[in-house]
Amino acid sequence: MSESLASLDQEPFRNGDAATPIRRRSLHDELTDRLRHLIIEGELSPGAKVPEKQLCEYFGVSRTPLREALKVLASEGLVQLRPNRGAVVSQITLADLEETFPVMGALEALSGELACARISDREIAAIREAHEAMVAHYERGELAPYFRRNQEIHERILKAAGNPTLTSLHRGLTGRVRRARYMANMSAERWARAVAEHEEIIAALEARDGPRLCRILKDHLANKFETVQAALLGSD
Amino acid sequence: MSESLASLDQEPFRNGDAATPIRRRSLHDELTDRLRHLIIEGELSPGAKVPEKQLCEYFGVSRTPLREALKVLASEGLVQLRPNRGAVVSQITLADLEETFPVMGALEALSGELACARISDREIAAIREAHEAMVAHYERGELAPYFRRNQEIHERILKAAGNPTLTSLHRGLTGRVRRARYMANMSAERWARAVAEHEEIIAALEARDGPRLCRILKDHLANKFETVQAALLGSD
DNA sequence: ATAATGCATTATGAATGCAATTTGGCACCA
DNA sequence: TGGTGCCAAATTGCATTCATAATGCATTAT
Repeated sequence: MSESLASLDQEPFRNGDAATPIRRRSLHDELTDRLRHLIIEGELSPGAKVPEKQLCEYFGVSRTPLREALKVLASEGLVQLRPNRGAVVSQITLADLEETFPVMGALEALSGELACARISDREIAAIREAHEAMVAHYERGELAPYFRRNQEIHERILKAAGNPTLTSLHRGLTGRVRRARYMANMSAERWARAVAEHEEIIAALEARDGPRLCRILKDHLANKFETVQAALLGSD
Repeated sequence: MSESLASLDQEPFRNGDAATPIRRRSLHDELTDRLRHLIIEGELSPGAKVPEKQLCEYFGVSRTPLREALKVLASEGLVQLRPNRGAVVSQITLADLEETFPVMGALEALSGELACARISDREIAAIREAHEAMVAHYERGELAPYFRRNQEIHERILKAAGNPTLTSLHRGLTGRVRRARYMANMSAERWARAVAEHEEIIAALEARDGPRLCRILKDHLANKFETVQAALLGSD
């Protein structure tokens, strides 16, 4: 058996790129993603009806794949299906947030713990970099970029945890909650506190202190909820 | 205005039963449940193809609602959809379990913590009762009833936590792993340990010691995973 | 004028039809 | 013997169609 044939047994192509499976997506899959974005990004406002016909025209598809996508989104909790009366974008109530945040807290706490055990120095450095960029945005009072960096840090920790199930559940909850863009009116005091907590997060991560990061993240999410609550009640 | 008409203003019917709203379920919803059960209970074995046509005949429905149900089950992770090649019941690997159990542990830990803060004496008593029944089954070596009671206890704690989001995520994970009916060959030693841990769970619950119950449940799940792993590796 | 009723319109749920893709089998060839 | 190409059958993805329920509007009765 020749050298080249031997290599074929293991790996059909030398060129890694060409070996990438051709990604063919079905319509319903694509539609699910598009619709999810429309909802999460608020293009379809909460409580609004989701008229099948209009969406079909908008996307240029028939109702079948669209309806399949709606079923999936309903199972994710992004829309509600009312039998014979169509779908509505589900509204998020304070009560919903109140039950979602502890769960996200538990998931993030776990992500921190797992991440500490597996994360590379390189990835820690990347997170610190994002952290410092975030702090810079904080100092300049740039909310949107701050928010993005914040998000990035949590996502990187989640990724470092190396647990797709965990990531997927977290992503689902984030999607449900993100539509409430509450952070907009975060008080100076709460903002400062959030940044301070992030300092601690980085410190625990660099020390690879799983239990500590676990605790910090859980508290961090609890505080986040209080911030949101205060903002929604308009009393902060 | 006569007596009967006056009552109509408030409540159209005297007969409470007849006034019950008619529950109408759509086909896809019903199908989703049925299929989910078929999969979780192992009637459709992992790795098996799910031929649309046969299932349609079996359920006596057309392909449209069935396909909608499959999309939902795919988003729950119970089946995998391969474009143009149909659905297969997803197989659970040891690696899957390895990543699922910590997440379930985090969720159960949270459920314990929340439950301690909200649970009624009455519900604690019910759980203790289930616990004692479970211990009785353990002493008689009755595995299946033991397993059921075990399940019941965890479900009751989850319910006592009063967090539907948490319950729903947990249920999803349970569904994915339940198919591996590994407990069958649990060693005497591990079984004893599990029972001992349950004693601690009840104690913490009765003391309403949230943090402690949190810790116990997390460890309990970690041990459960080790048991499963040992069973799957056939080395225990 | 108001409220209730019946009808027409519209939207939704499910079934069917059709094109595209995959699968399995068979012949053919190296 | 093993690999390749081709064709038929089966399966899948999506569009279309049909049936049923909901909605809006005009009409009617009070």
